[in-house]
Amino acid sequence: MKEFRFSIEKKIPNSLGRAGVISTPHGDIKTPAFVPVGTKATVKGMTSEMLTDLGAQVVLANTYHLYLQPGDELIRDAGGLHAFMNWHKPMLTDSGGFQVFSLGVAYGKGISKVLHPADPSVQIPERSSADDGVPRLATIGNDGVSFRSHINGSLHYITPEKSIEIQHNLGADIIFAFDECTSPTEDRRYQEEALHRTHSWAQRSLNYHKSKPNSQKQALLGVIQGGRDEELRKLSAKTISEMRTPDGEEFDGFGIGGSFDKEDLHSSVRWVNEILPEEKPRHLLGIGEPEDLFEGVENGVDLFDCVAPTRNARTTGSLYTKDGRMNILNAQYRSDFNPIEPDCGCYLCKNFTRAYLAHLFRSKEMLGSTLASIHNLYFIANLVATMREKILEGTFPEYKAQFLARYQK
RNA sequence: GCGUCGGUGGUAGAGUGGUCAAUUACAACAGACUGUAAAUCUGUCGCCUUCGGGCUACGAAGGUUCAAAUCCUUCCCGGCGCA
Repeated sequence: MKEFRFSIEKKIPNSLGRAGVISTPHGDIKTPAFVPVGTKATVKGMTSEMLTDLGAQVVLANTYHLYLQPGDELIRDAGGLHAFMNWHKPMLTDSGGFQVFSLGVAYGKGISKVLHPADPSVQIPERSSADDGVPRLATIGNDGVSFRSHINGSLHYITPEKSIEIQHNLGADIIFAFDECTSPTEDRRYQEEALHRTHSWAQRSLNYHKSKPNSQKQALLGVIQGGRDEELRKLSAKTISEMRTPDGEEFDGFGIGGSFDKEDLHSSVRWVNEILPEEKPRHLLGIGEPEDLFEGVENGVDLFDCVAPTRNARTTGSLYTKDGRMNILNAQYRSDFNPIEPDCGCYLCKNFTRAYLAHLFRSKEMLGSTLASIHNLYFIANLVATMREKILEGTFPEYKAQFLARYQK
């Protein structure tokens, strides 16, 4: 496609990492880059101006949620997502594949994007006990997925073609093939079955997309799955990167999906990126803690999206600092008149104290969520932007070691 | 002044002889969160403890009873009504 381009500026020696630029119809993204998540056509609590000011280059919205509410056709009629939400920079939409997981097997079980097996509160589901008493909102068939709306219980059927059609109506610059995100607790046999399904859905997504005029202005990324299994991950990377339409058209880039064990995350990314063609961009879906960003960048990831910075900020007052995360609701901050971080350049740190933010959270004032989100997004955006600079300077490994030594102490 | 209803843990408010250290909510304190079922969820929440239990508590002081937040007496305080 014409308007979508990726170029590499510089690589990290002896690793897969690189700094580059993705060009889209709504402007360039300097990579590596962090993508704030605006699920329902809004990064919660933030205006476009705030996002721009804190350094966001691009946002990601969610196909499934917008399909349910307000409806993708309404957004099409509004002139597309860019016009609807007044964000005129690059934009991505998710495919709905993650909701196959979060509203399906993971529903009601406390399982999320990254499992911490040491945590006894996490219930590991057994594949065999499909009937575990917890109702699911998504059930998977080979042709597509049945969803029951979490809003009103209505039934919906989403196929790969339907996902792409919705994403065409939404009109993001970069869209994803419909996939099945599996739990790392699934056995090998199921992972294999699910992977075949994801590949079949990828082919259908690709064929459908490339047959439509929207493929001239929207780039489609194929999603790699395969769980924690090296063989399946590599198979998936090979299959998706070699996939073609009957006319010989291919994916414009790649997404790396899956729910992970913390320790599997980094190796999975490396296995996949060793195989994916270097000249196309890669997006690691749903990952964004600082230590994971370093590993991802070093292993050749160009884009990351993650709800963690905004959700952590908004729902629990957990703020990123160079010394690790702090919770503004801790009693010690009630009368602490220092900024969150003295050397932070964000709007919160330049203008307000810890005591003020603590007050906003304790009194449940909505500005608290907004200010905390500004800080966390700034922190993460700035972190990844700094990684980019260090790649260009040739000092990424030193920066990584120095940052993590302090952050994780 | 008379009558009447009430005074319970940080707050509101259940409980009306033993199963009550006392339902519940809020607040407080700690924790979780990785393509957002998420401005959500979890745990703790009188004091001490060798985790068996011990101690102090339901306005105050007395009393009845094997046993009182719960019954009686007096006092203090508050709401309402009548003077």
